[in-house]
Amino acid sequence: MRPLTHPSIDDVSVEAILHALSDPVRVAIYAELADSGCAQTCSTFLTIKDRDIPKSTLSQHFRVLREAGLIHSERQGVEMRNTSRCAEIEQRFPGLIGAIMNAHKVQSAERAKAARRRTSSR
Amino acid sequence: MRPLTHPSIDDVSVEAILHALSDPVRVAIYAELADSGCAQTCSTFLTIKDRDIPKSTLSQHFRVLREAGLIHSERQGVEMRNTSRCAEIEQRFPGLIGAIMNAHKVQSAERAKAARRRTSSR
DNA sequence: TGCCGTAGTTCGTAACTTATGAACTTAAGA
DNA sequence: TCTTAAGTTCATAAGTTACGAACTACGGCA
Repeated sequence: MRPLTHPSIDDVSVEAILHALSDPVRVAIYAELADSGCAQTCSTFLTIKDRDIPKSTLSQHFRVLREAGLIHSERQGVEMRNTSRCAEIEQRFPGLIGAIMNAHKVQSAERAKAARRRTSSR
Repeated sequence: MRPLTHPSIDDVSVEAILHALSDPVRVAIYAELADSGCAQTCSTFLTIKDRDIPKSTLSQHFRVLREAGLIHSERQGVEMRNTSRCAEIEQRFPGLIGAIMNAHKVQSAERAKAARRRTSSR
C-alpha cells in the first residue's frame, strides 16, 4: 500500500480543484468535511445524499480530493482521518472555495424547492 | 447542422460550470471573452497561449462552454459571435465566476514568476 | 501468537469521455 | 457558379472513470 501523498499548497492548481469539485459526490463529501470542521473517516460517506457509493469508488474519490489538495488524510489505525485544507486554500485562492460552496447551497435550495413544487402539485 | 442551444439560466448547474472551467483551454477562452466584454469569433482562439488548437477540438470546447451556460453564441454569416453570460451567472451564483477568474489570475501570476526564476538562474 | 473483522486500497475491465483528422455544411464574395 | 473561410459532424484512437473481486493493514481477543 503506497503512502498517502499531499501536494504542497503551492502546487495546488485551480484546474484540479474545479475538476475535483465538479463531481456531485465529491462536493458533497468536501462540503461535509469543511462544514463539520472535524476529521471524518471515509466510511462515513458510504451513503451520501441517499445514494450508496461502493467502497472502491469512494476510495478513488478521496484520492482525487487529496491529490487536488482539497483535503488532508491521515491513517490512524484501521481508519483514515480526513480534514479539509480550506484555510490553506483560502490563503492561496481567496474566496474560491467559499464561492463554490455558496453556489452549491443556492443550487440545492432551488432543487429542494422544485421538488416540493412537484410533490404538492399531485 | 443542428441549431445552437443554450440552457435557460435556471437550468445552469454548478457542476457543469466547474467542469467546463476545469480545462485550461476553456478557461483561457472564457476569460478572454469575459474580459474583452465584446463578441469574439471561434477562430480568434485557434492559437491560445502559444498553443495551436485544432478547429474540431475548438468547436467541441465552445459547445461545452455553451451547454454549461457560460457563453452565448450566435451565428452571423459564416462566423459565430460568442459572448460571456457572466451577468446572468453572477445573478444566480454571486461571486462564483469572479472567484474562479481571480484564482486563475493568481495562478498565472505565480507561474510567470516561477518561469522568470528558472530563466534567470541559468 | 494466530485468527477474525473492519477500513481502505489495488487491479482488471467495461463503460464513458475527450481529442483530432477527414469530410461535410453554410454563407459570402469574385 | 466557383472558391474560400468558418464551423460542424463523424469515426476512431486515446484517456478517464466506475466498480467488483481480491488484496493489505491494523486492532482486538482467544
